[in-house]
Formats: sequence, C-alpha cells, structure tokens
Amino acid sequence: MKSRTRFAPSPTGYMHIGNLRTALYEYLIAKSQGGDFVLRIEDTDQKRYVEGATDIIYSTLKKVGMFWDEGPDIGGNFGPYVQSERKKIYAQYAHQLVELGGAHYCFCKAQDEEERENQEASGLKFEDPCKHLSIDEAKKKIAAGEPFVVRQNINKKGVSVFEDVVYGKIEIDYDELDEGVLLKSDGLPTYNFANVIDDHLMQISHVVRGNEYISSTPKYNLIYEAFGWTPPIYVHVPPVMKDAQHKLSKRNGDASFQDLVAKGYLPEAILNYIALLGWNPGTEQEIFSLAELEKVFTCERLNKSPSIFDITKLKWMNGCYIRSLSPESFHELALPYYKKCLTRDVNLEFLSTVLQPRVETLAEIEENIDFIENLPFYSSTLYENKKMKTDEQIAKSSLMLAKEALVAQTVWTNESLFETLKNVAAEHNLKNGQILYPVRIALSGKQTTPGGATEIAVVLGKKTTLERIDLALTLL
RNA sequence: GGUCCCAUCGUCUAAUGGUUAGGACAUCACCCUUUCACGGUGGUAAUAUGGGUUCGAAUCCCGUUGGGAUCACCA
Repeated sequence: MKSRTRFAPSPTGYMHIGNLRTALYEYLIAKSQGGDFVLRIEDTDQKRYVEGATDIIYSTLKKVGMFWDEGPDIGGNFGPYVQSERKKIYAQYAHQLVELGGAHYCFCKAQDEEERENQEASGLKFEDPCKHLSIDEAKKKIAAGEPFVVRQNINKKGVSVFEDVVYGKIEIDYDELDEGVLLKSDGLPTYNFANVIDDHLMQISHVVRGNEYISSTPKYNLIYEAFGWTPPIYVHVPPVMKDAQHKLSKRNGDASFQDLVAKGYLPEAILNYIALLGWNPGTEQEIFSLAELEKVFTCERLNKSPSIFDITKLKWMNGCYIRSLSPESFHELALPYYKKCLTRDVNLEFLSTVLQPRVETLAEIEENIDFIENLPFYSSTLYENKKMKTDEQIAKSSLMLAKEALVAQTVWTNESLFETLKNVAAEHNLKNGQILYPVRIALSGKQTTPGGATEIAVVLGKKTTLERIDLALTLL
C-alpha cells in the first residue's frame, strides 16, 4: 500500500520547531516510500484561530522545500482540506457513530460538567445520565432545539493494546479513558473525532504526532473499531525541549522557525538540525539535504526520549551551511545586511569573501563590519601587543612607512598589498606583524577584525585607507 | 494523585549480551597564521541508583530515584 502522511497543524500562530520537526518526519515517511504528503488545516477551534497563520504554514513549508501533494490551496482527491469546511462530514459520521453504539447524545449543561469534574476528582467514574436516553428520546430533544454534544461511549473493559512504531507495545486500561466530546455544541468536531474521520477518509497510512497523544490513542482505536475501519500505523514522537523540564513553546517566547530565519539561520540548516533531534541515520554523517534525508530516513531510528534544542549546535551547523554556499550566493544573502549599516562606497564583493568563513549566522555580519562605516574611538594603547612586538612608538614609525608605500600602490588587491607591506617590513628589519598589526588597528580601531590588515584595506579602498592612516598618525 | 512513557559525556547521539563505551557540538591545549575566524592535531568528559539473570549487562528482569505526558465542548 502506498504510504500517505499528513501534516495537520492548527492555525494558531507561528510555526514552532517541534511542529516543523513533526512535519518533516511525516514528509520523510511519505517521500522515503514514494508516498504522498498531505496538508490539512485543523481549524475546529474558532476561538484559537489566528489570522494569517495558514500563510505562515505555507511559507515555512515552502522555504524548507517540503512541498505537499494535496492541500487547501492545491486541492486533491480527498478534499476539502480545511476542517471547518468539512463540518457536514463530521456531523454525518457522528450521528452514524451513535447508531453504531460508539457514542451517545449528551445534553449536560455547565453545572453538570462541574458535578462530573467533582466526581472524577474524588476518584469515581462519572456516569453520564444522558447515556441512558434512547436514541429516539434524544432525537426528540434535538428536534426541539435543545443544544447537544455527541459524546463517546467507552463500554469496553480490560486493557487496550496497540503497537507504536517508536514506543512499541502500549497497554492502557479502558477504565482510564473518559467519554469525551466528539462533536461540540457548535456542531464542529473536537480533535479527537475530526482526526479519526479525516485520517480514515483521506487514507492516511501513518499518523505522526506528539507522544502526548499516546494515552488517548485507545479512544481513537475504539472509534475506528466502531466504524469497522482499520487504524493507521502510529508514530508517536517525543517532544523537543527547551531544557530538561520544559517543552519548547510559543508561550515561553522560544524561537520559532521564522525567528531563527530572522536571526540569520538558513532554512536548510534549521531543517537539517531538527531532523537530527530525535533521529539519527545510524552513520556518522550529520550534514543532510532534504533530498538525502528522503533516501536514508526510516522511523525505526526515531528516538523515544525528548531532546533539548541546542542553539549552539544549530549555530555550528548553520556555519557549515554558510561556508558551503557559493561566494555569489553568500554575497546575495549578505547584501541586505550590508545595506542596513553601510553607506560608504566599499568593496562589498571582497567583504563577502572575508566574511563568509567567519560568520555562523547572517546576523553576525553586522557586528563584524560596524567599523567600516564609522571608525570607533580607540585608545592608542591598542597598538601595544606583545605577540606582535608592537607598541605606540613602533606603530607610529610603521604607519609612516606603510603610508609611504601605500600612497605609491597602484594595484589594490589583497595579494599585492600584502606583498608590498611584507617588503616594507623586510627592508626595515621588522616582523610582518610590526607593520601589519598597526595598520589593521589604524584601519579598524578594533582589536579583532574579519580579515587582516590588507584585507581590510581592500574592503575600504585606497582613499579611506590612507585617510585612516593619516588620522591614526595625528593621534600618535 | 491514578495511569502511561522515558533515563549513555554539559548537549545531540552510536553501541540491539562480549568495544580501551564510538562520533558530533561545546570546552581546553597545541599547530597554522597579518588580529579573528576557517582548517588540522590532541585532551577533559557519560552508561541515574540498588538488586537480580548470565561465564559475561549500557544492553534482559524487578525495585528506587529523577523527569515528562495525560486525566477540556484545546489540539
């Protein structure tokens, strides 16, 4: 049978990392077996609906290259793919489930609910009085306009057993299950019901979801059973954690996919990193494109325990991706950051070549190039450096020598500049650093810079280079 | 609290009864070097705990501890 998976987010805000990882695993299960990946929007809770949230879902999936085969925007043979548009379908199946004995109509009010909770808190199992209503009696009430819900029947005794791809055999006592609402009084289904109906109707073969659903899975199986349907293959995955005891969550203000992109992480790197959070290929390879993941992914190598999201490792991986970019691609990605803080006429192409191996996120570009626009104030003690064997005196004479050579310099490339200054050093019996270090300080005003003295000179251009050396000499 | 689930370096993980417990990030040291980074070499660092089973346990079983999940007209 062809494998079919679905990503079924509810449009409640931004896409968080755990969500995206679930989508990735769903995508990979489908694609590693030549199957279909379906996008379904679960908007049955109008209270939580957030405008624009579905666009974020679309754009995120597109950015990482996870294209869906069926979905609200492109249609498919099993539509509609938005749950609020499937209202009638759920109602029809809910009524059918009642006829089949899998559920009952319930007319309990808020105060009954309180009683229900109280009883359950005291350890007793609540007996829903509505359960004893005959279907005919219930239908009369409904016809009379009384608000109702459809509530699941849990009549079985003993233990429910099911197999999970990640966790293996799970056993849960039927007594632990409560008779939850399947169809709400607003006529829309709850997740518990909509999922079963949609996953069956859409012929989903593998259901991938957070492991918080493990304990309610027997309830879903009961519904499948009542309809005479075959349950899907379950793949429950552990959560992505912020630290040892907290899940990554929007409420804590933890980074979402778009936050990370805004901070200069590449979508491919983010995807690669989260693929490895809870899954491993069984080899020592760590860098994977989505296409490569499709080839090697198997759910058997999914982990059971939660994993902590480690931004430091993501940063490293992002650095790997940045370094593997072609110089042109990097330059293109860097350009918006240059525009943000540079107005001077500098050699941006060359700047990109010195920056590329040095930044791990694009956002780091800014702090690396701040000195280009405005030379920072610095103390002349900055010229003192033991390792370079320089001090203010040497700096002064070196800068004068460098200036003389640079004024005469016609070819303004890193190689030729380096050659020139190296020769100056040699002629005056100085170490390279004794010339280059003061020049670099004069040009940048900073202890550390991306690239050496001559590289900075190339970026700044001849005019600015000489201006800054002159300025430095007036201060010494 | 009942129930379910989980437990290897700080972090992500490998090792499905026999390994000096492997790799990666981070960290430290050294090398390279025009500062920084990149790159290279090496180091520190883990089987939560107590009992079994076994010739042999990170691995299987039981207990303990710790953590998470669930018990909504949310998903």
